[in-house]
Amino acid sequence: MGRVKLQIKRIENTTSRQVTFSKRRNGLIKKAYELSVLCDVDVALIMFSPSGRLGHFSGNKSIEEILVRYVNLPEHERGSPMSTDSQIEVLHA
Amino acid sequence: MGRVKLQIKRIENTTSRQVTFSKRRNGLIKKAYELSVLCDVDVALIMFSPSGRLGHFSGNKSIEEILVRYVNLPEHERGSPMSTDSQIEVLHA
DNA sequence: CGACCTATGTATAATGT
DNA sequence: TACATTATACATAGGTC
Repeated sequence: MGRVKLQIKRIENTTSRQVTFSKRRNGLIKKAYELSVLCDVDVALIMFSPSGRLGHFSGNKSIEEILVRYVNLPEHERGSPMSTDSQIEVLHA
Repeated sequence: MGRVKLQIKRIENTTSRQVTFSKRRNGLIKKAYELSVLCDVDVALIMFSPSGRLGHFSGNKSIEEILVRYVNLPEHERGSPMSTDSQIEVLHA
């Protein structure tokens, strides 16, 4: 968006990179919030920047709660949409 | 966006909610990816849906690595942008 | 269910204050 | 250095296949 099309690669200018980080971090958090409300989803978002900034978001539940839930998933269930009834059972357990 | 402006509240129609989830999940992951590349940031994103879907994203590092880093932060350092030098020192330690 | 289409609302890059 | 503005690229609601 913006005045010019932006290539998706590391922004070399430090000031520009931090300004862009601030803006996009806010946008990403807003989107995460909207998704969590619209679709009744638990979302956890964590960002670490090498330039010394941290940002995170989560909906109703605490980030910790969501992280624990994720970590407790068997490995093969991480990372792809669930579809079978049995998988859904497990997810809801 | 879209043809109609959407209020930010839970979408009651199940089908619509799942369709919106699919679309916005993809959009959110794309944004997270762009942020991680443009700003050289580690991002972890986890989504749990009550309707039985799971989605996640992380950049170079594994989600687990980022989660561990987050969990190991002292409580008072979680949750807001870092600004003072001393805080940045701690974050980089 | 996901992929594509298109009108329209949003996010945001560059710029101004 | 942060905040406001503006032009423009992007995301997406609703619909079709």
